[in-house]
Amino acid sequence: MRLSKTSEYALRILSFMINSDVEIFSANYLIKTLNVPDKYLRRLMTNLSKKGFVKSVQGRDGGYTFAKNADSIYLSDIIDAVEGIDKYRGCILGFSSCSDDNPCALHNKYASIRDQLITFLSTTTISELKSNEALKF
Amino acid sequence: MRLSKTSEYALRILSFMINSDVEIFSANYLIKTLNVPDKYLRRLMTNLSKKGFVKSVQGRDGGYTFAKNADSIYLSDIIDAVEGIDKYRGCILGFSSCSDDNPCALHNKYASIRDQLITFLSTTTISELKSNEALKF
DNA sequence: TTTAAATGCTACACGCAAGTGGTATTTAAT
DNA sequence: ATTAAATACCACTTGCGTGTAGCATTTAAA
Repeated sequence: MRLSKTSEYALRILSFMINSDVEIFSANYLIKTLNVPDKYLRRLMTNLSKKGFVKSVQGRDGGYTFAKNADSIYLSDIIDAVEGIDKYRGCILGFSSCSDDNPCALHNKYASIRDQLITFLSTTTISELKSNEALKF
Repeated sequence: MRLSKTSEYALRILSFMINSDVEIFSANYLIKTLNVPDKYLRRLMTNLSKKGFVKSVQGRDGGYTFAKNADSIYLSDIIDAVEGIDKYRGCILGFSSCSDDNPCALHNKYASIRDQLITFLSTTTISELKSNEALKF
């Protein structure tokens, strides 16, 4: 799997936010803490806010908070919003006709692993990322 | 998951070759059969030949054959030769310090799936790709 | 109302994977 | 020797994910 850098950033940020009891997170704070490039993070958060995952507060003392309950946000939702998740569903050899009924030579072993990943991503919520461990970069 | 296009091509080609009893495969034949761009396939096969996986025969009636027994070529060998495989080993959130001892919030569930993939790729050989199914593109 | 601290937007730059074009080289058949 | 069928090489182009720069806008506090 190898998520895109952007998905990686997004999940890193949201996982950090859910593990911190700060009420609002400024871009600068996230940038410094999580090692994400300045303008890139801002653009990403603006996108996530347009998609309804976070809420952005403009102006002085502004920043980002969750827009909805983190236990209703699945990892796959974020990945799909940020880079699209369908590409993770395809045949490892790129055969468009490959399926359970018409498997390529790698399908049987590969599909099971791939499906575990998809299932993991689409059943795990952001709030399940609460952890005792302090993640520092 | 989500190999590079180049790895995908490489595995597609080798898996086709092992499933066919042709003695030598011309670039043109592979290109037409497997839907890989002309010059791109040639360059790829030249690389695989320099790495010792296939043998290229120049001149009239030339083409490509396996340079060594396909049961000594692991999928991970090809992927590593073509795009490098280390990137598939990293933390899903990009934390370089993430490990079993110092896990990120996703590590425990993710690492197991990722390791299954790595294990699959590094224990499966090209000759195991022999299949009854005719793979056509 | 001015200032400072924040996000939003648009356009551009960079790097690398993917793909293309043209020519050179090799080799078997005639 | 000549020709035709094949691979090899080199440089260029394209597309896209990633990253950067500058200015505009919003808003709370003084």
